This record gives sequence, structure tokens and C-alpha cells, in this order.
Amino acid sequence: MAKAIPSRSEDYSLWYNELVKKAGLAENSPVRGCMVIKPYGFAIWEKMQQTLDQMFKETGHENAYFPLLIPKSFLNREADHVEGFAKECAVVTHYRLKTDEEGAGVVVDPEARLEEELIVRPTSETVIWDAYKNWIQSYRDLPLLINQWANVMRWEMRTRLFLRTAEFLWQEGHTAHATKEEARSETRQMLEVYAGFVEDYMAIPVIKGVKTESERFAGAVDTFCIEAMMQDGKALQAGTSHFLGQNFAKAFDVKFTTKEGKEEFVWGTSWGVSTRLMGALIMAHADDDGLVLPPKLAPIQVIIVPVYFKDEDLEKITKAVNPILDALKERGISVKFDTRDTHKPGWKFAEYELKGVPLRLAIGPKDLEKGTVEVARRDTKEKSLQPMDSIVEHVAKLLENIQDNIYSKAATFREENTKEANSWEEFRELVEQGFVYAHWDGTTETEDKIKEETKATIRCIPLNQTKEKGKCIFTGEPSQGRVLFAKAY
RNA sequence: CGGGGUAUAGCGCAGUCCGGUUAGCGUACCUGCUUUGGGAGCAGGGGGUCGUAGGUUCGAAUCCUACUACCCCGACCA
Repeated sequence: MAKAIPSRSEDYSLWYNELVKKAGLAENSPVRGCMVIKPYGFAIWEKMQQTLDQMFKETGHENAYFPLLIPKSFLNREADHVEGFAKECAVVTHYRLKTDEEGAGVVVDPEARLEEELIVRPTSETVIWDAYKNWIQSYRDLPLLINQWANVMRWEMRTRLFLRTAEFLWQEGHTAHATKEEARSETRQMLEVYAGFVEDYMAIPVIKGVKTESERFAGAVDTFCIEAMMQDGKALQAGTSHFLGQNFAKAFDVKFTTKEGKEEFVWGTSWGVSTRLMGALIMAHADDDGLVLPPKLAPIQVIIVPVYFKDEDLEKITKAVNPILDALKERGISVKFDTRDTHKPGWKFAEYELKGVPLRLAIGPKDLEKGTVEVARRDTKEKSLQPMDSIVEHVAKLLENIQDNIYSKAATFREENTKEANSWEEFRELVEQGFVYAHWDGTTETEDKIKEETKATIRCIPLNQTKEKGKCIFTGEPSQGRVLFAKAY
């Protein structure tokens, strides 16, 4: 079989880049750092969106849409926030082009300079909190639970398809609450929603935790995250949920009147996941033959490939396949019957493997004789002959099985590559391979030094951290528990 | 933004050092025949401003300069 993509062991980054392109997920655009998401890639993203959107609505949130452009002055309102994002903002300075008189084509019209420059949103806290000021007056207006699906832009130095692009798609939830406790519980609730989604749908186990001060979202009091392990042992932050305290309420003067008639600032949260999840999906499960999609997110869950010699054979196969198609669809399974005569079966097999379709059914003349179907699963590459009359049941069970198997494979991989380090030497060695739990003295200085020497960062202080007295791996100062270190995307 | 590399057909590459016919190979594409249970075979065919802009030269894919894009390694980051 012709190799479509490089292997992971040869060159992990190249494997990823080629896979994204060859599987038809995305490609680079004329503008550096931006990407074209192709139909197959977008279909996967849409499935994620639909699932998450439903989860948000079930937890009481409503969708809205705020503008792409934000007055520059808004960013200034919250000091930490501006510091966090200023370096990567694209700025709109003019509103008109004109034809150059010297024949250089279209040029920016210097007379059309904006009085106040606009920034392309890197995130929408400011423009949303500016609106909330008018939306919230009384405790009766709270809680305000809003989500938006949008694109944002962060002018990154180094970009990679899905993992880090200048423009990316995401959802951002922005909520306002009457009490600190309620906002805190919202923050944690959404973290649970994300963890549930990533584990149950994407089949990727995650570690829930709190970010250290240096990794915290600019403007937040606390940033919670879910961290996942990729197949090269590196960590990828799959989602974040921020407790904003009253920072944005104070910056944008969002107050409400309590039942008792007192005026108070509201408490805020924000939370988001992005197209970066696509990168996680790829790097957590895909192999040297291509994508491996969890059935719950696969645009096509079952592909049926006819194997035939003559047109009459295809007719007979089609007659046998049609009831299977109907029965599968009835059960809500997305299935495609690939009758193209422009490609041969072998070619199609390779193609659907590259695209990560969980199950493949092949039906040819021999199967019609014997009443069988060849069933091949993408995750294990196992092939078996199954009786045609019970195939629908079998497929339904297999899909569930594949979903579970992909998850446990990822979970096992993570277990095998997660270690505890108790000395600096041990730490340096272990952190090259995967996740390392180690004691830390709690200071940013130590965190920075460890990063400088090993390139590993504290991914989070795990929520399920067990109290354990120890000594900081780097300074030997006392520590109350282990934190999670890893190299990260 | 620093260091290194690359840019030649849709994709992957050779040719560049040492300038000289009509720029070549694989793959993909088109046509025909034979094929079809793991990316088919044969025959024929189409497709190139050699990244862009200058310069050197009788002559530039090849030499020189600048620029741009992409990849890898750093700094930055969801």
C-alpha cells in the first residue's frame, strides 16, 4: 500500500501537518496564520458544536452574537486584560481603499483614517461587559447566561493548523451573577461540561485543575482548565473556564440592586473551547494510516464499499445494501454507500482509513452467496465476516465498543506516561516523556526557572490533588501537594 | 523577532555547486483497452511567467541583491 503520510515515529510534526491536509481537514490560506477549514474538517467541528451547544442550552445558557470589532479604548479598561492581549491584537485603522493614481492598484486611502482605531476581537469580554452594563440593573436580571459562537483573532508568531492559528473559531460563554458563590459554581459547572464532552464524545481523558498565576487568563481571578495528553506525551489545554470575580464588573461599571436595595457589582465568569479541539482529536487518536475518529463525532460512522466485477453485481449488491442503509439510518447511525465507479475498492479502503471512518462494511459477490458482510473497524484494524441478517445490531454494538476502546486506549497511554518525580534529576528525565506530578514551592520564580531549564510548565494544580507534604523539586522548599508538569502545545 | 532550511506542473521531488538544445521524473489529471476482495496494468495525451522584483551576461531555474511565503529550532501563546 502506498504510504499517504509520514509515520509518527519518523517525524511527529510532519505526520500531524500532512494528516490534516491529506485527510481533507484544513489547509493554509493566503494569509499567514489563517486556515481554510475544508468540508470534512468542518463537518467534525459542526458535530462538536452541535453537541456542546445542546449542553450549554441544557445548563440554561442562550446564544447571542457580539461584533467582531471592538473600540481600542475598551481594551484599556481592565489593566491585566490589556496587558495579556495587547501584543497580539490586529488593528483596523482605515475604512476605505482607492485606486492608486500611480498605477499600483488599490491602496489604503490615507484620508480614510478612523478617528478611533478598532481592534479585531482576541476575545469578547470587553465588548460584552460594555453591553451588560445596560442589560443589568436589578437582581431580577441575574443570572445572565450568554454564549456566543464566533471567530477571534490573535496575531501569533508561530502557527499550526488547528493547534494555533491567528484566526480561530470558538465559543465563549460570558455570565454574570449576583453572588460570588454562584459565579464560582458556574465556573466549575462549565468545566464539568467541557470535561464531560471531551471524555464522552471526543474519547479523550482529561485532568481538571486550576492554572497557576502565570498561566492564568488575563483579567481572571481563577482559571480552571482541562488538560489532555497527546501521543507524543505533550499536554494540550482542551478547555478553560474562568472565574472573573468582579474585575470586569468594576472595569465596566456593571452594578445591580439587591433585594435589600443595595447597589453591588456583579460577579462574572467566562469559558471557551476552540477549533483547537480538532488538533486534540487528531493527536490523541490518529495513527500512521490516518485519522481515527470516535463514532460520536464521526461525520460518517459507517462506510459501505461494494466490491464487484460487473454492473449486474453492483445491482445485486445495491439490493442487499439498501435495507441495511435504511435500518442503520433508522437507528440514527450515519452511513454512506460509496458506489463511485471511479475508484476501486482498495483505493476506497485506504481513503476511508485516512479519514478515520470508524467502521467499514465491504460487500461483494462472495458475500451475497454466503449471506455475509466483511466488517473492518478502524481503531483496531480488525476484520471479520458477519452474517448479513444481524449486521445492524452488530454495527450498533461495534460503534459503542469502538467509542469505549478509543477512550481506554488513550487513558492507558496517559497512565503509562504519567509519573511522579521526587528528585530534580528524576524530574528532568521524566518530563521528557509525558506528565509528571511533582512538588512545587508555589512561587512564580521557581515555575519560570523550571520552564527555562526543561521547557516544561505547570499545566495545572489538579482539583483532585491529595494533600501530601513534600519538598519542591527545584528549591527544596516545603510543598503541600503535587502539581502537574508537562511540555505543552 | 533571532538562528537554520526550503520555494521548479494539483501534490512530492531531481536539475542549481560548474550558466548553454524544446526544464525532467514520480504521482494526480484526461482518452482508450484490459481490470476490480487492500491505493490496478499498458498505450497515448494535456498541464510550467522555475516564489516575486531587480541586477550581471550574447544567454539565467542555475550567479548577485532585495523582498515574500512556508517548514524546523528559540522567544510568545487557547
